[in-house]
Amino acid sequence: MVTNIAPEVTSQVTDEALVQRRRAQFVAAAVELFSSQGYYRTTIQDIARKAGVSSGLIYQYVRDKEDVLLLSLLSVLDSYKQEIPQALAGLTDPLERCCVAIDAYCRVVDQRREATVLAYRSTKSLSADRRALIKVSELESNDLIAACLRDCIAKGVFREVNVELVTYQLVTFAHTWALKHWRLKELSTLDGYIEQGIDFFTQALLTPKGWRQYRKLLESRHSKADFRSRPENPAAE
Amino acid sequence: MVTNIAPEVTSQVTDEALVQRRRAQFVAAAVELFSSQGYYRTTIQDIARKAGVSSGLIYQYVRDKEDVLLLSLLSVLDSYKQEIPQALAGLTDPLERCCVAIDAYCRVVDQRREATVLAYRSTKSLSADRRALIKVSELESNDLIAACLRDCIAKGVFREVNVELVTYQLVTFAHTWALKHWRLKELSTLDGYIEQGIDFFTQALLTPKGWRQYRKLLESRHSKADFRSRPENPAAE
DNA sequence: TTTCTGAATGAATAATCATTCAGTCAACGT
DNA sequence: ACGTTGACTGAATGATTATTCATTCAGAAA
Repeated sequence: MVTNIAPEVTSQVTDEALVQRRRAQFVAAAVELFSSQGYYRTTIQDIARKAGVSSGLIYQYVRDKEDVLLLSLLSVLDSYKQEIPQALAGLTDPLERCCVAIDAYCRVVDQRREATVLAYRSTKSLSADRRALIKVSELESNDLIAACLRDCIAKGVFREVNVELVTYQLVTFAHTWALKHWRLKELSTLDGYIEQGIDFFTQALLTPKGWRQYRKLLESRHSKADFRSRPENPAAE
Repeated sequence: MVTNIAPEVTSQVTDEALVQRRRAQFVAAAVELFSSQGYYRTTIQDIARKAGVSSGLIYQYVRDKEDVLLLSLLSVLDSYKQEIPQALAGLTDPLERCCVAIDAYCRVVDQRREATVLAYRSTKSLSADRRALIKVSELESNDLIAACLRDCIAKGVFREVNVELVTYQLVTFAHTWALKHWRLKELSTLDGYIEQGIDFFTQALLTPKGWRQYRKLLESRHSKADFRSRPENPAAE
């Protein structure tokens, strides 16, 4: 039996819907425990206790402990792939899309700060084949950002740069908010962090033509560089 | 007994020089093993075997396994604090110093790629008090970069930005070469990565006055953005 | 009701390892 | 020579924990 979520992880249990529900339940408990105590310090018994089931039950839904880690990490990456397209929905201006994507990425990272750190901590604890699945998923979510960049370049808003390399800088910028939160939280708020980041990246990338659009974009927004509230939402005005 | 390297780590052995030598020996073995297998999968017996000593001996030089990890991580951070000032020695132009510092940072990271990843993987496996020592050391090495930035701003070469925040972007840029090497190595060489990074950061930071200096700096260099060979080294011409 | 299926339990198993410690050895001072 | 000191060894100890499996149990089917 195989779920559509993670085809590589097999389960003893036949009821597809139940598998989904149980795994989500285990992963929720596991992400919390792995994030706070780390993978190796967390026992299957811990996860079972937090999920309110017996330790043996988990082995009906995964092959081994590493499978639980794999599912946990995939769930974190999935939340990126969920939230960013959602934030972009309906937006067409390439520059705006790019700024909103960065903004959204930083905000998911902020919401799942511990889980983001977990991904950096624990991906290497996976076997090579399982790690490969993570890499694929990571590249997919990077493509959400890369597409925005390519669009801006095609429209002459950003200068010609190595898209993939700049994508990594953007992605890392978002991740850093989680990875170095112990220090960054003393230097800035999340909003301030995003604002200075977008300021920095636009400075580095905008063409003269892009600058004109950027200024227009800022005017159509409420405050300086706040990309949270959407223009079609006049309540926030 | 206390060494000057890590005052918090105590040793049974009295001979100060011996303590230094043995610890260096253990740390060399440990960094290699931790990097390739991870902290928890590496046993004290593994480290002892690789270092060519008995497992019991290690406990004459550290309190527990976590101490070995602490010393290992501190040694990685120390290599940053060694190499960057060394690369900057003799240089006075603020802009040049800034570029050279970034260049040097990326190159240490490249040399100690696995160890850099180890720092991200394993810092959280330390107890809070030991982790605090790492944080202090990290801030110290960040200051090497921050000082260069402040200098450039004071001289009007860079615009006024939040120095600490930009420092983190620079530092993270260097670390990313190690963290995402599995992908980046397919996108660029180290030299290319550094070049595009410096290009990117200067675009974001330079003032008009700074631009004039930057162009002059590039001309005095051999190829475009190669900050490796020093001008006082005519052999490379 | 009785039977059957498969989900769920949790005690038992089998390893794995950090840490200790009784004992060896070599160097040195007397 | 001989006793002392301190580095060093490595087998033994004691915990911890992933994984298994004999059982229980609830509900569907007959």
